[in-house]
Amino acid sequence: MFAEYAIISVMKEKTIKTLADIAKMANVSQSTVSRALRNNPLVSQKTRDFVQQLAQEHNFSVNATASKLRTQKTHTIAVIVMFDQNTEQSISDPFLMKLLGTIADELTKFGYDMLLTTTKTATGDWNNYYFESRRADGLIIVGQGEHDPRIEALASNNVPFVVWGTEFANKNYTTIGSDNRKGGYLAVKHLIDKGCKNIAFMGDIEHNELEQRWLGYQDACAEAGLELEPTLRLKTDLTSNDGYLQIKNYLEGKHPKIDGIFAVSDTIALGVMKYLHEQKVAIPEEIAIIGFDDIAMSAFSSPSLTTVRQNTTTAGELLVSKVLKKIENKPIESKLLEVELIVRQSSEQT
Amino acid sequence: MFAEYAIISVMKEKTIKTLADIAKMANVSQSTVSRALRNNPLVSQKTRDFVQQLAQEHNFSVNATASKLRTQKTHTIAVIVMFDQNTEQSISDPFLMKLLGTIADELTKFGYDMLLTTTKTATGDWNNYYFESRRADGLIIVGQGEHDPRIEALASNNVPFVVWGTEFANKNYTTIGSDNRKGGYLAVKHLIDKGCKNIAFMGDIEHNELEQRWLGYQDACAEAGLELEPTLRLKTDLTSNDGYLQIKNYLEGKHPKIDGIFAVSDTIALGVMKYLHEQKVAIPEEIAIIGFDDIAMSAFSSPSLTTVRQNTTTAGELLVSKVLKKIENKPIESKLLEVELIVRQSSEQT
DNA sequence: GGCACCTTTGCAAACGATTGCAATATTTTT
DNA sequence: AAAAATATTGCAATCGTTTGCAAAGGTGCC
Repeated sequence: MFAEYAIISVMKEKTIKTLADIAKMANVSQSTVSRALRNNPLVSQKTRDFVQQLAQEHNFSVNATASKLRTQKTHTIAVIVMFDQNTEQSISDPFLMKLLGTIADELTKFGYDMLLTTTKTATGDWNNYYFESRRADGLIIVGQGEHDPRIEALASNNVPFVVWGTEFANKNYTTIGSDNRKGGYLAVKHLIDKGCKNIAFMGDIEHNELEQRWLGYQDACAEAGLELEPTLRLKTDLTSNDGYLQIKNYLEGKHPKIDGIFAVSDTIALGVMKYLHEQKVAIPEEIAIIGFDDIAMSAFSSPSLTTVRQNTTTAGELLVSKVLKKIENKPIESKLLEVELIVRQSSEQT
Repeated sequence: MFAEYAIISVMKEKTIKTLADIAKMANVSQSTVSRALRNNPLVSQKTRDFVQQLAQEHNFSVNATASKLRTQKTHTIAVIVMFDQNTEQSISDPFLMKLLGTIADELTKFGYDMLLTTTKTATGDWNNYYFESRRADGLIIVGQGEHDPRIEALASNNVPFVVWGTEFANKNYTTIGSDNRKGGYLAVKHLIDKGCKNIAFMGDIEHNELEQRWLGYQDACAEAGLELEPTLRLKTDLTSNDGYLQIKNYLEGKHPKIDGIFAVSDTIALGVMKYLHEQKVAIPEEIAIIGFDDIAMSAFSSPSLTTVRQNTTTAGELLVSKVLKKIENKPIESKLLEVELIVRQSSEQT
């Protein structure tokens, strides 16, 4: 008997699920409830308080789906994380994750939800899946990627979106990204200042951002009057593992001597250091090394890793604020973010 | 003139946005279009093909919001990542990120979208925000957390959800988690086997999962007849930074000597190793060290880090499959996952 | 040809909120 | 005290799908 009562009471509670239910209880119209819950000044303070309290008591939440349908706004941003299909670089790439975290925080700050997808699994047609189908009001695309036709498709479909990456000459969309060329320049100039003469570049210049860092490398070399030695560029995926392998291959083979390494990411650099350790190569005395990103780990390696810091906080803030502006149809511009050289032990003898 | 035509044509294209539009073009009813696009066998193959092609040509996607409203299913799972408010442990915690990646992949495999939130910014009322308001069909909660009242609230509200973490005695919800106690046991037993007699435990046993690892520590000690020395437990946050600081404090102060360290996470362990390096303490000769998680970096530290691997892949798969089952109202059970000892240099003299 | 029986299609009612406009209550002004 | 102005409320249409049910179109059988 008691059990039955309990069930009935639960069921009753479960039926209170729509504005209309609350309206009936409050003896006002549905519209009034709707307005009251949104704090619309059209309804008197008294009714507002009353309705809000009633809703709270009954644990009522407005159905977001219905609201979205009616208002034609989802208050959701789809964040697409692109990864290279071939490498093992996974969603755990520390730099991207940090960025993702900032974006998440920033979006919630503006009352937006975040729909997350990784490219590996995403459908090919972002425009249709996310925008046309009204799953999201806008898109943020991150990931150190190569030129992706899907992005072009978005641009031509008039979807509000911003990209984390490099600015292109003939871009027709908005890009937020670090000043990679300057970063590369700073890194290599630093090594040169420390006396390095033969500096390896480790990274894959097929990626647009990394190509910029390569250009920065060249800038610094040119400035110092160092000649460009093509064999010093080692194509390397963005993983510690590949960093380890590539430097191993290089040093084991018959190649020009090197006294410095610019790795395009800290993860690569840490892999490289692993190998150098194994081979008892002194860092930085024999080979100095510098990374890129300033991931959390870099301060805790031994020796700690000199690197070029990307400003993830500003990055996240800008990505979000720009895409929201774009949604409001305001004009937005691409932006290059400053980078900062962080000198640690891997390039500086103590 | 030409420009005007162009604009008009664009506008025209933009008006094709609903089933009704397609229906008109195809000269069939809305219902037929709806069925055709979902490949419903009720409509003839011919019409299906025709309508589908028409839709594709016009770049039409069904409005997901309307569909959700009508079907009362969102095909979305909210993933809530909890972080300790006090520590700096951020969304970039490598282990959680790895887990998140698996969850993301797994969800898309089942055609579900993933709504991501971090606790720091999330509203307090998960039930209302995500479930009652129909933003998601179910929830997955991850994060090495302390006992959280919000989880209890979910359970009593009959929301479909699963938690990554520890199973409790009086749990009334489903939990997927590693066998932390066994992991702790394996770790410490390993150190003991290697000859360690005074093993520090670094972690915060306020966290349920970590408490289990602490119990495992005790199991191993008891088995080996080692007496439990309370001062050997160093309360440490899940960051490299705190690992560094805590071991520094300990070793600088007047404390019992130690010859082994069990850190509850690899990030802590890496911070610890940093300090030991600085102090020229030989690893593992003077102090052996073992971590937990097996994050990517652990294989690339010097020395490489012995650790207890958590199976993120299975974890992600289970979390997803269980929550989906729960949504279908099928009964689900908690599950403890096997862990694996990964022996590397930090505990094994070469 | 008439009848029963499948296939295919279309009608129209939901799903649950929001909102322009009209209607009613309340206050202010004269 | 009536008129005008303002503050509150409610009506009803709408957002774009999905789906039970009824209707129409086809086929085969006697």
